[in-house]
Amino acid sequence: MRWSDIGHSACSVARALAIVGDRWTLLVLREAFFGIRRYEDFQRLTQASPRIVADRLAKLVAEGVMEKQRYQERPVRYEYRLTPMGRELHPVMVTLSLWGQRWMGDPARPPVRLVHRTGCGRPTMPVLVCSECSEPVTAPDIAVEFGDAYAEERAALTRTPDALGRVTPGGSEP
Amino acid sequence: MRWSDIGHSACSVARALAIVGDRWTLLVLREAFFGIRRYEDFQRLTQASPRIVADRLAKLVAEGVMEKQRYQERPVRYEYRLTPMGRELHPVMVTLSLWGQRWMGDPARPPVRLVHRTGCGRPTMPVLVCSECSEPVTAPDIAVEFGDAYAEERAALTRTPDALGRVTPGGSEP
DNA sequence: ATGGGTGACTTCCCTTTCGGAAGCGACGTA
DNA sequence: TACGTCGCTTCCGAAAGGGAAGTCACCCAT
Repeated sequence: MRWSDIGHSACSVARALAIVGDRWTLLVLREAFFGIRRYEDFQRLTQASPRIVADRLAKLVAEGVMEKQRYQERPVRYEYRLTPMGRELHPVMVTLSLWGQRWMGDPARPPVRLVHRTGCGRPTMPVLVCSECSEPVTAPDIAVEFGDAYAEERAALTRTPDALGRVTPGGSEP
Repeated sequence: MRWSDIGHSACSVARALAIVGDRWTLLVLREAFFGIRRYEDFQRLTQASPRIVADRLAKLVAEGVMEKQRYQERPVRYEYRLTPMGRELHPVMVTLSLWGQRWMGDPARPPVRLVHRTGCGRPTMPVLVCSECSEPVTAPDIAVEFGDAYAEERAALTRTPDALGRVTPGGSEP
């Protein structure tokens, strides 16, 4: 199983991971959310090698998560910005960061503090709530129901490696 | 910069990524949230090779995200369950999944549907809200303030590669 | 006009890690 | 005794990663 294949899975987690499921990619995105836009700064602040940074930025642009814009003509210089698609990764970064602070950090000295700038103005630790009733939700509160396509894909995953292949090409329910 | 070093960063995102920032690891966790507990099922449903599954499960156990329990004595068999630390990754998985569905899926046929089982009972698409005022938050609503340690770490990241090294050993502000 | 600096990458080379196939060992069942 | 199941481990070739250096286009100061 290769990662190029996994992007074709029906699973939205798998598809998301095919794009952003890479450490360097996520560090680049972290910097993007901090407001970083220029290649040099991504490279410096992530401490990734130039190769990695160029590669990850190019992939993010290709996938539509970031866009490359000229910010100056002479000499030609570029900057990378989050697209709307990229900006909507914010909840992922926030929840990941909060998890890291909760379980791996010294609570007395958090590395970052989030402030609800446009709202109540207070330091905040955002919480996931139900879109329908606005109650906080945790793992046991939520039941997962598989859609038809994904249920089929999972059912096809028996011990025979070809089973998955037979589902993907056709893709329709008779 | 190697990944074993990045776990020592002050950044909570980096520390979190040092543990879960790997595609296979995240697929394993996806299955764990689906209720999968046994090695064989992780292997079958993620389509990862046995080596990868064994390795990732062992790492997750070592980090305290999952725990290995005997579920049967004769023959000895084990199962892997999420610890509280692991269960708190739920918001990360949910937001990642919703992002994947929003930007990569066919909205008419979502692979999974989340139902607010213990609450309103309706299909839900959880939303991040401010812990203080309960208003939904998106990227531009939130300002990020760096803590002292992390601000120092970032400031030390100049072009000279040794700069970071000089901060880490001391670690205190005079 | 020349030397240095900046920004955004590429190239090269070597080491580490990954992924797939196959094998193993303890046990249970027929 | 043979066969199947489960949970891994071993082996090896392929791919990715890291570091250092180089490139290219331009600007600026001397």
